[in-house]
Amino acid sequence: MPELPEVETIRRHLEAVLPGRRVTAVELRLPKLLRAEPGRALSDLVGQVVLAVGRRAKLLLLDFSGDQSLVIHLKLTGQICHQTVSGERRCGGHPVPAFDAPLPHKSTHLTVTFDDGGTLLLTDIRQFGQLRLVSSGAVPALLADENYGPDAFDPALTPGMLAAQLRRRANARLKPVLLDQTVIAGLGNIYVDEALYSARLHPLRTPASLSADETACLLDGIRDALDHGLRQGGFTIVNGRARPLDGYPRVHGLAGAPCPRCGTPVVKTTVGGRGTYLCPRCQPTPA
DNA sequence: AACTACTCCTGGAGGC
DNA sequence: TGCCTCCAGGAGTAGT
Repeated sequence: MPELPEVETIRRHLEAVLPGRRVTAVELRLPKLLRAEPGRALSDLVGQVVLAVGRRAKLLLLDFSGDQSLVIHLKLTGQICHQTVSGERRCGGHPVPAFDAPLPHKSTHLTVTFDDGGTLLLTDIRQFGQLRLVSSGAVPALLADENYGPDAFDPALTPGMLAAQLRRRANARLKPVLLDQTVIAGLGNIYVDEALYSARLHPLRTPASLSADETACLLDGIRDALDHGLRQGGFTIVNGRARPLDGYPRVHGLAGAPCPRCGTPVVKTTVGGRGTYLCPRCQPTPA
């Protein structure tokens, strides 16, 4: 499930290879994924040059010459691969199909070809992903409409800022609040579970109940989870089951496994309709 | 304000 | 082996 680290990982790959490249062909095989501004078509990208590869929250932002921007949301199962003419491939996002599987896959919905023979492929098994084609000048307004909170990866985010954001939903349950992109942008189900575990906070705690120290621990936990995710190029979770690498993730997708801190079996429960993993000893249920 | 349920969709896993 | 059901979840929306 692509969250901030998965999107940031692929953004860094693309930033290294795409700027300066000219589009020679675009093929969209699943038209419903695209929402284009009136009068715009993906074919408008042909002949344009990639100017920049950005990210806001879980959105990947591709800026092209000719006042064109492609905004991509990978949702649950989106995957982006860049393949060079010699077949070298870098992938990010959902790990199904496998990153080394033959491409295009039957669920590869978008292929963009560049003047060096490289291709950018968007594959999405569940077809929830979204592509938006807008004028570059419209991107700030598009992002403003989303009303995103501070980026979870922003080093300038302080415990005080996080506390202020959390207070906007002071009496709601902590986990759904952290999943709310207008509170803090970029977290999804996996990283919220990991951050709460790290901070020893039960997902049913409320923001109002958090001490300043607990909020600071939560921010540390968010950063710790994101850092490990980035270092691994994203956590590999397939059908809710984790494949831990170097001990991460520590609880998400690991029901029954021993808590890395105390050995108590990790418990799976549901919070706000989301599968939720926690250590019942390290993260005591609120009264 | 907060919460639940439903929607989009496919494929992997488990039961029998 | 194979059919069936359940489940995964980002995010929007509708209803309580």
